[in-house]
Amino acid sequence: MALDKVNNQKYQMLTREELINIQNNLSRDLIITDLFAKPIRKIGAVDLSFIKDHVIAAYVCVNYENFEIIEKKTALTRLDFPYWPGFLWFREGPPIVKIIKSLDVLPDVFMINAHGLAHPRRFGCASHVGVKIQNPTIGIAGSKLFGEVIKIPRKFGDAEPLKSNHETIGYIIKPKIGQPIYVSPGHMISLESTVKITINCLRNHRLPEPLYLSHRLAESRKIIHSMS
DNA sequence: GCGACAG
DNA sequence: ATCTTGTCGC
Repeated sequence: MALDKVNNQKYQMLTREELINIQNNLSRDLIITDLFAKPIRKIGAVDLSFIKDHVIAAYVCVNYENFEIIEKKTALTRLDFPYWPGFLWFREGPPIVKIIKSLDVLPDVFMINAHGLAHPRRFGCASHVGVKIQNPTIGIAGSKLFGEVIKIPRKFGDAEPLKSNHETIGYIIKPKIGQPIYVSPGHMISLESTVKITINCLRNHRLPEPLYLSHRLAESRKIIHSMS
């Protein structure tokens, strides 16, 4: 296989089988244990908004103690791969990695708006980003992609496991507002810490605060771009 | 063939 | 994700 083309991010040239090979090969480097600095001081989040064939990546870093904003950043990137369930990395990974690599200071953990372990090959976009940048990531999604729901959490802060072959691959967590969210380890973090950190970041929105803030930043940048 | 299907 | 006004609920 032409690895040079893969590194050039010409993913659209590859077959489904080749894309799966990329995921399976890289997933051998996945680490599902806590490898981040404790106690956590800074937590960052990346979310995207879309304008036709371009994507705005927004990064927000907050103080883990009081959620005060430490840093904000956005970047515009051209899209070259379609949305395809199970292959989100090939569309959203490049812009996410691009903005993270532009940072001078990294947070202790990144929150990514995607699944991590809770993926058909246990290597969702949040995990793929983590392995690529070699930093801790948590995957947080608004709906399920893969896994067996045992029970739906009903009360704020409740967490129910998401399973696959009797193994827990993520958790379903009930926020104060709205439907439950699906969380799973991205990279360099355990299931337990994934759940604990997510619940700690839940405030008065459906998404945990860092992701909520980056989502709003991405949306606000979109309005500015459409005017200029 | 049918249903499921992150953003 | 996105197209979209007023409207229901916390």
